Amino acid sequence: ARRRMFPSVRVKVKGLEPLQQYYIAIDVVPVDSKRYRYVYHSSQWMVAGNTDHSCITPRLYIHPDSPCSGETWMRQIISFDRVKLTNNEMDDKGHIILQSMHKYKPRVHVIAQDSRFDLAQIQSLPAEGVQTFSFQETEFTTVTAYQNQQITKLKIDRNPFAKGFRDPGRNRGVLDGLLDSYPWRPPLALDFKAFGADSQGGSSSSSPVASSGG
Amino acid sequence: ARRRMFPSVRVKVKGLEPLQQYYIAIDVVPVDSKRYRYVYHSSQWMVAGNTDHSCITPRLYIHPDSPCSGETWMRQIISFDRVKLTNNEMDDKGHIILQSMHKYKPRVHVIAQDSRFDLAQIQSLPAEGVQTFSFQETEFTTVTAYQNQQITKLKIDRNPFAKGFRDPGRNRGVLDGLLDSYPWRPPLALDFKAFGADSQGGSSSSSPVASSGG
DNA sequence: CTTTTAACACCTAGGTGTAAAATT
DNA sequence: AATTTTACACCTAGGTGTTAAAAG
Repeated sequence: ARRRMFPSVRVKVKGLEPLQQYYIAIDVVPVDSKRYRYVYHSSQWMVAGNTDHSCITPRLYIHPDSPCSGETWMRQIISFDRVKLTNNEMDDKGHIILQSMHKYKPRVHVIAQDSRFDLAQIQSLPAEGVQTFSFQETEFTTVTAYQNQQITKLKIDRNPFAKGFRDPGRNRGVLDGLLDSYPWRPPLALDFKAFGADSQGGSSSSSPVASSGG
Repeated sequence: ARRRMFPSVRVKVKGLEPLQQYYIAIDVVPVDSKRYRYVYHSSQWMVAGNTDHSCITPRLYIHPDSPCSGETWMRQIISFDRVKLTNNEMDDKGHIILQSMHKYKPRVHVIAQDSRFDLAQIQSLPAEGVQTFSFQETEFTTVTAYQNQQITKLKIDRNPFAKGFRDPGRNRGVLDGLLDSYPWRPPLALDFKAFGADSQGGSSSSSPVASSGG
């Protein structure tokens, strides 16, 4: 079981050295060590147990345009729409491994290319020359089956591959407007297959090098 | 106009250092400075003019598995089935640029990763640490429309994307057997779209590091 | 009972040779 | 007349939510 992340993480980056080469990568880290279950009648996620994430090193997905000059990175919206998530802990395809029914948050890493290290095939983050950004509003809960019908509706309306399930006469989902507002994304609805949306929109730092949305 | 190369170049490699990292790349170089035309009644290509290739540096297609350890490269057949050819000299997608109605030969380069150079985005070959191999039997003539019906038949029978044109009752093409014989490939039938097959099968050196076929 | 898996119809995305049209 | 371009039907390859079955 492996699915793309949708909606995908998209960022803009500022303040890079135009001629310096950078790798840009994404990983996904646990928000806490809790397991969750969705309570339908109250439409929210409740703590349902504990998990130990401490011995797991998250996998890194390197943006396929890497390496690339700062100038080029800053000129475009950087989209991670090919990232794949899996719940298979034995995965050998390099996909990002997550546990279902847990909360996660994506992180974006800007890595200056440094001739001292071989960054051609990064498996783990270098000790220096890395700037990491994450955004509260991209937090999400993983599931293998949708718990929240609004999320299902958003996916069907927004994901081109789900076009076959669209109802032409239906109104847009209640969360759809959030996808249009700049710069904030909706509470991200991601997972192997889909997932709940219990997170709250957050605020960014005053002058980040990376900003979400676009 | 851009098409994949078909049949694709496939090689096996021996004699690498198991733990050393290598890039493997392909490019396509002119066989001569002649322009050709196909004479139908004699079923062969004839010289039809001259061309100056001397100021053109061929583009390099880096195998998507690069960089990779010698051990891993030697364990698999290395296939360049995603290489794309174009006749558009203004191409900005990095595809290999060729002129129609000319003879070409693919070259395979094995490039040892060297921390002294930044090989992460190779645009041209390094001065040292490169071994280059080419095979007489992979020579081909570029066209924009098929000149030889046997080539058309081979493509339809062998290329999965041309399945819609297959005639289930028809015998296999006369060139098909060559695709099955090891280690030699048929006179390669490539081009933007397809092309003639006037080349002769050749012999390999006694103990090459790379061998064609598979 | 909750959660996961697998087969499925329905899509997007893109690689074929064909044949007619356009170009040279 | 020779060569190239374009629109096309037909295919491969793979990303959707759905649903029923399986697993826990």
